[in-house]
Amino acid sequence: MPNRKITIEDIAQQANVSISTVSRVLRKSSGVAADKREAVLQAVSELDYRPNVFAQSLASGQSMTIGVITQNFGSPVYDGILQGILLGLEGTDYSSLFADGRWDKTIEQNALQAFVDRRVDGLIFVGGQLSESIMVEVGHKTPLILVARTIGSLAENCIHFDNFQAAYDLTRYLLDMGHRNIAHITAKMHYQETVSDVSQRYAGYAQALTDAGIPVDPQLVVEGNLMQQSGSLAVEMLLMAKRPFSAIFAANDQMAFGARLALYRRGIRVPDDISLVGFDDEIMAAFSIPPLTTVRQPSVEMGQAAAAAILDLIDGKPVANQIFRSKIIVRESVARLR
Amino acid sequence: MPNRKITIEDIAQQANVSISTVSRVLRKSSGVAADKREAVLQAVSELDYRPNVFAQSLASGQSMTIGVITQNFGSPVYDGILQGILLGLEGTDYSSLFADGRWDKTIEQNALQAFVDRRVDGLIFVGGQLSESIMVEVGHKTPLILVARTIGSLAENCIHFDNFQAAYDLTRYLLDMGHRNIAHITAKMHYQETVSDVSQRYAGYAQALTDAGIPVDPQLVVEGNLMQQSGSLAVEMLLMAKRPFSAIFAANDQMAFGARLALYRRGIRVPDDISLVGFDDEIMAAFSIPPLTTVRQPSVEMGQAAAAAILDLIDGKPVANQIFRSKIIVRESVARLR
DNA sequence: CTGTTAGCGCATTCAT
DNA sequence: ATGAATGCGCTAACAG
Repeated sequence: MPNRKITIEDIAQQANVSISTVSRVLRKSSGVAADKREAVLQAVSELDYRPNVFAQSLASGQSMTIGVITQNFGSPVYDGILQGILLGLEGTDYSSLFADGRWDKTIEQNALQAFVDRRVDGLIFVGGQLSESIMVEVGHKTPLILVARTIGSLAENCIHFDNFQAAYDLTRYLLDMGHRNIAHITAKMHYQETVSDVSQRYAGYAQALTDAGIPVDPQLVVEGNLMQQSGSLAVEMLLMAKRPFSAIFAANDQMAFGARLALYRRGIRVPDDISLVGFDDEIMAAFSIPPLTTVRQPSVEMGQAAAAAILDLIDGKPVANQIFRSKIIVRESVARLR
Repeated sequence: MPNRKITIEDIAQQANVSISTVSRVLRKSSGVAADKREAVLQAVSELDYRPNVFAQSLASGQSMTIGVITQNFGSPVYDGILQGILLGLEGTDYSSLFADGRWDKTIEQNALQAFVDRRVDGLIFVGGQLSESIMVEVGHKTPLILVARTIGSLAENCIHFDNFQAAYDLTRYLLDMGHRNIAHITAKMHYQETVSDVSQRYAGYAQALTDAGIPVDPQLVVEGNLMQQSGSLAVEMLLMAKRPFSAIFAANDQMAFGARLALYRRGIRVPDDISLVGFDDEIMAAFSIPPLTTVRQPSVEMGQAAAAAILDLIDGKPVANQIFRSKIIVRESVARLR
């Protein structure tokens, strides 16, 4: 354990050099004579010296921390992204500050403020609903990466998943399996300035149907709120509408699980009576009864990409918008219609 | 947005006082004349002043951050705890630094080192496997709270869930429902110096059986690794052992889900043929087919308690070991044996 | 290449 | 109660 009191000065003495030399070898900045460098390193390890981060930050203006603002801590997809960020930052000199905006604009704003006050060197937003203008302003002062959120004027700083394509493919798969009447459980999004993931999924669904010459039946599209519970309700609504359908495409796995439960309660078999697909490939998708056909968001990879990108940004390197794709994961919740 | 350059000096001028006075009102330390205090506050808001955290920390020695080291980012129970910590810290002046030890001793050690270097004012471990001696040493220099981990010599600093009692109750419930041959899926723990949650669950299970006059049948106790997959394997092993059993108690929900899938594959009905209970009450437990009987770990509450405790500790107040209890959540995965 | 010096922005004695 | 003076530990010009 570092002895609380060892400063750069102590090791300067120990190594018979000046403190600037010490600082130099530690910061790996300009060149230092090999022997002196050795002496310094030696002293550092002997005294188990640990630089004072605050002093460093105060003097340099760099905090060596990157702030991460998520929403919805506990959501599998988001947590996967966070995990990826942590992974991507491992081994670097950066630490990460976390905050949970909980989809509340005020909380998010406060978290942002706290991070700005802490002079974070970079900022990663995982989702979020701060206005575009605020984000642009922030991005102007601090390296910024947005994951799972797209803002037109910050396109290069966005890392996201191609929801449209995946939803299109998924719907296409259902069509290929012979389904014509495909219900969709979507969700209402309130984030005006953001093109939401869920609405893109709806778009992919609608496009696939259209391309197949099947008009979208508004009666077969119901709204949930992304939680399991709402998936159950959605099924009830669908059933009440008396419109025949042979498959359900839920905009996320959680709602698919909710739908599954409602069907179970009604004694409707999956996939024998109704086929079901979700979105996200949460771990449970593989262990639901029956295992759920879905599509995986490479969340960990996206998190790692975000970490790499923010590091590049801090480094002054340019970054490019990254769009992740994925393939359908076929499991047993879909039956072929004869 | 704070103008990058406003220091305490600027507002001192603006308010016609010295910087020490400004510092005083900001730090709410010693008394300041009401009018001067007003003037300062006025200037602060007019200039939108934001104190430099590094300078504060450097001068005061306090970092106003608390470090959180978790394992297994993404696990519902742990994430719940993290969420609780974030919640409990909200509104305070503390921010939280996160790191994921991933159950790897080296990574955990590094994370700890990074936090110590950053002079965190408090440390919260969520799980972890650093040796007791290290933990004690750390606790000696920094306020420390352990969640979901118990260390004898740091008993007061531990916040945990009464796994034994819950497992006992759960087993008792199965017994009350008429089950006599109850299998248990546990997990092997390698953390020598820690009394693991899972082994306590096993102990509760064993004790309940013993109290009911039923000897524990080693053939009915199999080991998994807490992941879903291993729950499936466990069932296969159980089935192979040819020992009759009417119920399965999995040490966590994830393994219960895995078990459920294996049973499904075998065409064994739940609860008609076999009853099943899990542990943790993950969200999915309520939406599995059929909904799973389990017991909830109040993880968010534990996280909040941890946050409150660490703040008290920093404040110099004593804290007491907190043990959380919980009740069985009865759902449909258990049938009464006639 | 290396030592000296001046801050970084603020908390805190110390006098007043 | 309040102002002036020190220093926290380090980085970054600045001279040699």
